[in-house]
Formats: sequence, C-alpha cells, structure tokens
Amino acid sequence: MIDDALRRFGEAAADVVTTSYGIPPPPVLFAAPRRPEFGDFATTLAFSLAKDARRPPAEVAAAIVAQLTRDHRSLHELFSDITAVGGFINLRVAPRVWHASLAHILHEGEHFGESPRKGIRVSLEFGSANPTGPLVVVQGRSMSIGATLANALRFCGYDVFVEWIINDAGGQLDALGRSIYARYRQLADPSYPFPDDGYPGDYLIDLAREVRERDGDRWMEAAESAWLPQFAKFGRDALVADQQRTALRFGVAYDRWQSEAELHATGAVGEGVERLRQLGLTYEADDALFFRATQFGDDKDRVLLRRDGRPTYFCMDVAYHYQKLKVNDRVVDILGPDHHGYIERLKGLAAALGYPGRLEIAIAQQVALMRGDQQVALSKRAGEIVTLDEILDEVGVDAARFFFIMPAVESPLVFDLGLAVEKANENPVYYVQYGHARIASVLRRASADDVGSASGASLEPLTAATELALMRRLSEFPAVVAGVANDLAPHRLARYARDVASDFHQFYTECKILTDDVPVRRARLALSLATKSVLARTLGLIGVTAPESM
RNA sequence: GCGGUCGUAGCUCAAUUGGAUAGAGCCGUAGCCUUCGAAGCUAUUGGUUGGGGGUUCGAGUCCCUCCGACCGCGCCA
Repeated sequence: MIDDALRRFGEAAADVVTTSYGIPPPPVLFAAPRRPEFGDFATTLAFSLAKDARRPPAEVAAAIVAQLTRDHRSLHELFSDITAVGGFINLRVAPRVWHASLAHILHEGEHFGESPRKGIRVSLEFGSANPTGPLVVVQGRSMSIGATLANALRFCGYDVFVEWIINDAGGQLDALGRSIYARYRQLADPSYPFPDDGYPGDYLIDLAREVRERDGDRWMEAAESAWLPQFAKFGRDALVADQQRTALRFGVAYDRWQSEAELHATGAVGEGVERLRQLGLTYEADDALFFRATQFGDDKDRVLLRRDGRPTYFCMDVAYHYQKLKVNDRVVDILGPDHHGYIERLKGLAAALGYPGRLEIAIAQQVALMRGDQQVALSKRAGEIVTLDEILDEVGVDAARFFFIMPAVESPLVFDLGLAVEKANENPVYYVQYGHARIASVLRRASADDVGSASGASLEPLTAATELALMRRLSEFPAVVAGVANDLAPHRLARYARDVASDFHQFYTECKILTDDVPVRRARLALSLATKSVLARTLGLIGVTAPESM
C-alpha cells in the first residue's frame, strides 16, 4: 500500500545517499505538499543533507532523483512522477497503488485504520464539575473533546480508562446544603434569608420542593448540625445523578465516577501525603505541611495539610494523580480554562512522584455562546446559566458534539446557536451527514447484484482526477486518527470528515456512479462503499450519527 | 506587578510541529438541475499572519521587545 511504497522509496533514497555521498543517510520523512501540483508526497531529505554534502539543497535533490531514476527503475511502478523542485523531492503515486489501497480499505471494512491492542494504558479525565448545579457549556466542550479522544485512542489500540472526579468534599457542599435549606424555608416564608455564598440557580428550588414533599415541615425547627449533612448529601446525590443523565444523553460513557470524599474516606489521601513525606519532599512551616513544588518548576511551594490539619484540594489531587500515575502509561487531564495556573503544580507533582512526562494536561478553552450577533450572557453569580441540556434541546447532540471539537483544544470557541439550527446549509455537520446520506441513497438505487460484487470488482477504471483524489483522501484515515490520538487533537477529525465529504461531492458531480458501463459502475460503487464506511467511522469517533437519509 | 494562553481573509477556524506561492468554510459576486439527493458543484473577490527586531538555506511556527484580549496568582474547591 502507500506506506509500503513510501518505505521502498525511502530505502532506495538512503541507498543512493550512501553510495553518492558516503555519509549515513538521515531518516527519510514524507509530508503531503500543500499544493497539488507538487504531487502526493514530498521529502525534505536534500535540505538535511545539504550541510554535510557541502552542496546546495537543490543540487543534492536533483542528483538524488537522477540517480534514483537510473538505478531504481522499478520505483516507477509505484510512482508515476519523481521530480526535484528546488531542494524538495516530489512524488506522485501511481494509480495502481491507489487501487491497491482502496482494495485494502474494502477488505478491512469498518476495521480499516484500527490498530491491534498495544498494551498501553491511558487514563483520561474530563468534564468534571462541582456537584452543585447542572452541567454547562464548558463541560460540554470538555466532554466532546475527551470522549472523541477516548474513541480515537481505543481505535488506535490503547487501553483507555475514562473517569470523572466528583468534587464532593470541602466547604462548597455545605454551601449547597445551606442553599437548598434556605429554598426549603422560603417555600413557607419568602423572607427567609438566602446565604451570601449560596448557589442562586432556580434548580435548587425544585430540590427544596422534593424535600418538602418527602419530609414536610420536619426540618423547620431542627438544628443546623442536624439538617446540614442531610441537605448537602441530598443535593449532592441529586445533582450528580442529573449530571450523569446529561452525560449519558450526550453520548459520553465513563468507566468511573470517582468521589473525592471517598478518596478521603478510604485513606487514599493520607497515603499520597505519606508518599511525598517518604520522598523527603515535604516540610512543616507555620504548623502546616508543604510540598516542595518549587523544586519541580512551580513558582510556590504548596500546602498539603492546613494549620488545623485538614487536607487541601491539592492534597486530594496528590492522592488522585498518584493513583492514576501508578497504573497507567499515559495520564491525561482535560481542564477548564481557569485551571491553567494548576498545570505546573500537577506536572511537578508527577515528576516528584517519579513519573516525569507521564502526565499530559490539555486546557479546553472557553466557549462564547452567540445567538446571531448577540453574545449570550453567562454569569454564574447572577444565576444566568445556560445548561448543556438546554443547548442539546436547541441544536441536538450531533451538532453540539461536532461544534465543540471543531477548533483546536487550546483555541477558544465561538458557538453560534442560531446559526447551528436556523440555516442548515451553514452547519458543517449537515454537510458531512448529507454526504453520507447521499451515498446511501445511491447504494439504495443500485442493484443488489452490483453492490454485492462491487468490493471484488476491478478498480482499474478509476482514473479520473476526482477519483484519485478521493482514494488518496480515504487512505489518509489511519494516519489522521493516529495523529488525533497522539497529539490530543480531536479537531482534525472534524476537518477530515469535511474533506472526505467534499472530495466525495466533487467525485459525485464529475463521475456518474450508476452508469451503463458495468465495470465502471462497479468500480465507482466500490469507491462509494469505501467512502461511506470511512465517513461513518469518522463521524462515529466524533460521536455523531451517520444517517442513511435525512 | 508576576505568570499562562492567545492574536492569521469581513466572520469562524486550519496550516502535517521549521518547509515550497499561508489554506478551508461562511458571507459577497457570476454560473451549473429533461440525467444517481442542488443540504451539492464550478469560477471569482478578499492577507504586511497585531507592530518591530533577531536566529538560518527557509519563520504564522523558535528567541527578544512592544501593543491588545482572556485567564490565573488562597492554608477556596
């Protein structure tokens, strides 16, 4: 296939370098040129050689090509064109190689691009929110990114473990309990004061009603020490359940919902502290226990145990990450935009625990919600929140999943809700889905006989420029997914889906699939089948449906 | 003040991690349906990659310096 062809070229080129220049050849790397007239692949081999060879790159490239065409004539079975252009060596792949590639795709079917199990364990954590309210837009983006990465990593043969951390320890749960209690009292007496640090959202009023329906006036006269734990736990459980329901609706499956309180209860937090103490990376000051974070690049040492002995949030994270680092080869955190100050601390922690470089942190940048020209106000303090559920009601799961991963993770996202629904043709997810539905429609019109024999048909008739371009695009799929998994770059899948759909539409416009010429018809049906399969798989990895009709 | 991320076409974003003349989509303009789905296709307008300097065969990408936006800087979580 393509990789074999490139490898053979690389070996031949290395051979030429060794005999002509007598120096060890550098690795021969290939990239697809931006401009199609430069061919399908290019290598910058001559640039890296120029210095040692003491000749200008253009001369080196020309010499290599001349030598190759003389001594390695068989390369022309694989490459229809090998040219040197100013230092670059450009390759055009022969049609028969594309045909072989397409045959391979058809043979692999839905497993095309999939890698066998590598035995490498990857932990992914994303979406995590405080259990004090419904999920909002930011978590939607975080979950889309995380779930897509998890899919891609699994597809590439990694053992993936996906988890969510429930921040259910600390003062905020008390604030939640007090907020619900205040709403509960307000049901009877509207003048009952609402706490300053309370959560203002209306959703707590519903929870208060539930308590009242269940328990009546039972808590009206009770002491705070009696009602607070009850209300806090009730609120926590209800809101976590609500978040889980939304995640499920969004098509995101977690392997574990890790409770922070549980980490304390099981002694895991204590173990983490003990580990750092054993390593000699802690010290006491002002009656508190500090972690020597500055030794690992952080700008401040960090408190683990407060003056009163209570562990900090970071202390919990020590335990949590220690747990993850111990059993995984790669640990990935996808954090919100307000957590970038946390990166050095966590990376320093990983290094301190003996796992430098094992922890990767991606910051999912913020989402600005737009309706036309109007930015939707999002103020948690004022209680103006737009929940993820509301967004899903408005634009649907498919559009949301696709939009959230469109920009690179570290780029901010402008999400125009009005645009996503009002005008379908401006919505890129529809463009891609339409491509899939269009193929399905053609396949429905074709005879069962034609479709059945298509995958075994001769592919020789596929010679048009749009046919070659589409075959080339499909062959990129394994490399695209591998790049997504390796570089944590889910947005490339969205772009790739768009490119596949676009190449198909061009092919469709130029080449009639259901033509009277039987060999041509079957070859084009084969290409359509492969495109449908790759498109469906790409959309599936993103978490978007591939409709048969729309 | 210190630190982080970012700044690319009117708008939303890419750019294979230092490669060729910086690319797509949307918007605009002009075309293409007696033929497999026109939610499509073709052509075309649009750029000093925030400004300036540096590193080298070669810079949107790396270094320095300004300008601007967002965010972080707690013994909160």
